[in-house]
Order: sequence, then C-alpha cells, then structure tokens
Amino acid sequence: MRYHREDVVQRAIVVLDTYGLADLTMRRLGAELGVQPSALYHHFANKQSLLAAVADEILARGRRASSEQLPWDARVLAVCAELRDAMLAYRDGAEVVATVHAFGLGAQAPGRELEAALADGGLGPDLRRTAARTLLHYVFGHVSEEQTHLQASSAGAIDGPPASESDFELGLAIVMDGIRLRQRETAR
Amino acid sequence: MRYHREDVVQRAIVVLDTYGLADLTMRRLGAELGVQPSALYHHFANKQSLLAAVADEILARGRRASSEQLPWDARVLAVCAELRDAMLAYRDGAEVVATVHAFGLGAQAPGRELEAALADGGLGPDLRRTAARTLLHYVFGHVSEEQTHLQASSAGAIDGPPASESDFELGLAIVMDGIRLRQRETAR
DNA sequence: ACCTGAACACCGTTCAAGT
DNA sequence: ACCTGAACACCGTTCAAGT
Repeated sequence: MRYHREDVVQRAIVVLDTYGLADLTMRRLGAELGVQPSALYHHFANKQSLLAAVADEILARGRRASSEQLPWDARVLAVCAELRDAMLAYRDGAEVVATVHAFGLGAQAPGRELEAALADGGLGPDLRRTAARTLLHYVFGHVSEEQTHLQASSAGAIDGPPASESDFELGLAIVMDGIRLRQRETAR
Repeated sequence: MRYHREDVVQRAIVVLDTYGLADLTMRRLGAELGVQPSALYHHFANKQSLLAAVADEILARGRRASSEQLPWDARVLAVCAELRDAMLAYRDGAEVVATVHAFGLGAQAPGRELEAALADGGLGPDLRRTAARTLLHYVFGHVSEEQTHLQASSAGAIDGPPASESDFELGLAIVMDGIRLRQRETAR
C-alpha cells in the first residue's frame, strides 16, 4: 500500500480517537497502516509536524458557517464555542490542539478569527492581541480539564464535580465582560 | 549514598532547572544521584508522583508573606503574581506545575487560596469555583507561553513579540474586571 | 515518490535479591 | 529502609538500500 500525507493524517485521527494520544506513536501508526515506522518520515519531518497536521485537521472538521454577520461580541462567543466543539469531538482533542498551538506549529486559525472579531469591535492592536490570547488560554484550559474529566468518568474514578458546558459559559462570560468594559472605554 | 524522599526532590529540581523537563528522566535523575533508576521507585510510586512533589516544592519555595490583610481583589492579584513568579523561577516550571495541576495530583494550593480570597469578596460557591478556575487557566496558559518564549529567545530563534509581564497584567485585569462586575451584582 | 530493514540511543517500570 | 542488576516492553529518529 502507498499512502499520501493526507491518508496518514486521517488514520492518525482514527488512532487518536480510538486509543488516545499516549498510544498515537509513530510505531503504532505505522503498524495501523501496515507500514514501517520509518516510512512515516517520508511524509512528515517528525512527530510534532504530524501532530500539527492532526490538530489543523481536527479544527478544519469542526468549522461551521461563518459568523461574520454577527455583532463582534457574539462572534467571539461563536468562535470559542466552535473551538470547544471541535476539540471535544475527538479523544484528547483539546490536549493535541492546545499543545500544537503552544509550540506555534499550527492551530493558529482560532486566534486569528478571534483577533478579527475583536478588531471589528474597535479594540486596538495591543488590546486585541491580549484579549485573544486570554480567551484562548481560557478555552484551552477549560476544555482540556473538561475532556480529562469526561474521559476519566467514562472509565471509572470520579472525584470532584466535573467542568461542564455551563461552567464553560460562565467563565467565558466573565472574560467577555472584562473585554466589553475595555471596548466601551477604547472604541469610537 | 542513601537518600530520603526530600533529597530526591531537591535534586530533581536541580536537574529540571539545568537540563529542562525533557531531560528530567528517572534514569537521568538516578545517574545524577549515583543510584540505579529502580532505586527511585523506593521513594515514589511512579514518575508522576515525583513530578507532583517537584511542583509542590516549586510552589512552596515561591511562597511570600501572607496577603490576608489586603482587600479581596488585591489579594487575588497577589496570589496570581506569586504563582507566576514561583513558576518562572525554574526552567519549565510553568509546564511542570500546570501539568501536575491538570492531573489533579498536586499544585492545589494556589486554587485554594484564590477561592478563599474570592469568598472574602462575597462570591457564592459556584461563582468562586468558576472564577478561580478561570484565573488559573489564564495564569497557567500565559506563563507557560511566556516561559517558552523566554527560553526560546535565550537559545536563539525569536518569532513574534513575546508574552511579557505587562501583557500578563493586562489579561489578568480583564479577567478581574469581569469578576468584579459579578461581585458587585452578587455580594451583600 | 514511497517504502523496507536494521540500527542507535534512549524511555518507565518491575522484581528478585542484597545490606 | 534503601539499593543493585537484569530484564521487559516499549519510544523517536536515521539511513542505506530497494521499487
């Protein structure tokens, strides 16, 4: 069998969703494709590049109808909800996307969309960069925690009350209020 | 040489600070102590427990004078600043503390202090839990990014404008404004 | 262009045995 | 109580060679 780069990414997502990030190894993925692990290095320079492509594909699959006609703050909320849903759609999705974003190798689209929406609200360059980063840290942090708890409780072992969708919205509303306050001071 | 648990933790922090988290392996730490890697399993059940102890020690070393006499919101800011400084004091400190916290094995003190300060401000249990989590996600996310850029630029390779202390304070002020708004609605 | 086979330099963890 | 020595079951990556 001969594969293209995209075939490898698709299969990597199946392996991720079925066995989890810890078992998404180059050797395991090679075996799954019926190929030597070394063959994967024809398609990707290293494992990090593979993961970057996986993160971008997860985000691309989660894309919804453009929210450009909404008011700027509703648009920000829509981008955050879309990002959350995209990451929750695959096992360990939040960890993969957050890690790739932290390394700066991919997963840049949500940040850019947030900055565009915030620019629409009239926030200046520095403020919108910081606001976008703050939103992203919140979403990545919350959804990673949420997904960890979801997967831990679907296995066994429940501890505290898990982070839920309504928690997500409350925390997000807090951050948005802080941004709106500065928008009213800055804009127009 | 015979060691106690605390000796191993102290040495692990030296290895972390000198070589980074990727090189803080059980084999490497054993070698550094002049001991077989298997000897470490007398002191810790596994590597995760070791890292939890490392994270807690990093936080303990960063503890400053109690801020209990401050107004509740200044106290929240003080806890966040202390947390940031504690993590920045050691190489990869933010990643270690954030990871341990995410796994729920340690690094619980900052969250508890934040909840106490927020309770002081009159926030109800649900709101203060969410507010504390939102603050933690922000601080972990920001400082991890900040530290990655600090370490990357001290090596070589600079890309965008790095996350700085003033960025930290601006993002934190945004979240705090959102929390204060709800405090005024809820308290008294 | 895509893959094999073999090797290099590692990991975390377990366990019987030693002092 | 603390450690050794050896083993088990893995990793990511490189590289000459094959089709």
